Amino acid sequence: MTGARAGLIHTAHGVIETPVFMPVGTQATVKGVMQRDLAGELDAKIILGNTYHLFLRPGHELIRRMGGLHRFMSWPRAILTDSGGFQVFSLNTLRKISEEGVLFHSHLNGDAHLFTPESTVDVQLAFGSDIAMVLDECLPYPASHEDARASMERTVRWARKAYTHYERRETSLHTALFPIVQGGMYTDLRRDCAAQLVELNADGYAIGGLSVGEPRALSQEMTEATTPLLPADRPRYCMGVGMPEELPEYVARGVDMMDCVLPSRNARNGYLFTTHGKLVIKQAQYKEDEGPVDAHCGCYTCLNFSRAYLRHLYQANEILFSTLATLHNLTHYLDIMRQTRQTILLGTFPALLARVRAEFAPEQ
RNA sequence: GGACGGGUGGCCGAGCGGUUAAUGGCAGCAGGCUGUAAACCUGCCGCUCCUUGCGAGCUACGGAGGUUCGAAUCCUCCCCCGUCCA
Repeated sequence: MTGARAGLIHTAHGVIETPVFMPVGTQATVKGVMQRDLAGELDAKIILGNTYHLFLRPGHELIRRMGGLHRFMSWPRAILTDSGGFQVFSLNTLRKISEEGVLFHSHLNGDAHLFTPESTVDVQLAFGSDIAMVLDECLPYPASHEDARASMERTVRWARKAYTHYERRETSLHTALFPIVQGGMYTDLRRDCAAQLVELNADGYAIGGLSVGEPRALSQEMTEATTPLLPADRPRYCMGVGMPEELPEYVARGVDMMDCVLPSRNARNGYLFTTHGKLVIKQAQYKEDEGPVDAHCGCYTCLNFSRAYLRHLYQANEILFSTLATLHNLTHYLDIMRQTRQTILLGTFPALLARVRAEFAPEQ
């Protein structure tokens, strides 16, 4: 028995079959991939956007005037926008946290902008996001229990404020708002947090603050401690994970949605994911390799191009490399999730999980 | 034929008596990347050896000599390259 489940999420921009992997499109684009391929070849049902980045450029009011984010970027399917909570972590030198919110100094020009639980809801409503995220504090690892508790409690207060504000909204009734469970690497804090957030009766819940440098086993342990406390009839979104072989692990722990920059970023950096593990296409050993990246992959890249050609494109710094590599890596991730869903429906998910564990067991 | 300016590690290019196996950049090689400040970042990058160390030896700044305790750096001759003048 595992906690794996297959479900459906209904949005104004389509039905999403879960478990689902969501490609990251921070600045209203999944880097290197055209929307045509995202919907066609890749058949992604939902992608991410980012509040912090899109607020700074081009600005949420501009996006509203352009008819919303979907229309602006010509993406007819669902969009989930992160709140800027991750930038609290990644841009830690450019921000200051207070009870009121987060004061960011733009990485683009240094301008100060205060992000509050309420303002981030408004910005995401202006985007017309299908799923908006509450402003949270993504805590670095390691953190003391005391710090993690204080941070978690503030995240809960922010979530309540965001929710109160969200429920008074007059526009965009199609936007759902997900709170985010924090609590560092402490199961008691995770449980406390989840218990308090559940009171908001949200349409879905996220688990955040993972993949911030902790051991993999810990991220999974935190997830495992949290999911049972979240309502069974609402989607559960584990933010920012993971490696391909970890996806089934999260699904087994009751996670329905995941996103990660690894497939897209690593693709651009010459690191491809295959059914047999990693393939660093930039390595000299592929210079004259006529084979495809992954013989088991049916993506456009694998069907048409050799490792030698891809390595050449990487070496030559050609734009096409990013596109072909990203297309492949995202196909790999999305295929894993489609296959995972299929096995859940067929009742063979435990076998798939066992197979993945056997193949990717930590060496020695 | 003459006058200048040059020849530096795979390439470009600093250095212009010792702290220089020689700054930088490129190319090359390897590694990292987890709600994207990322088409990015880090390390290695003359050869050999080993007790892998701010280790030892060797070779190296066009060539051959010379000055000097010490030369990529100064001198002499030679060979190339560029620009200009005949």
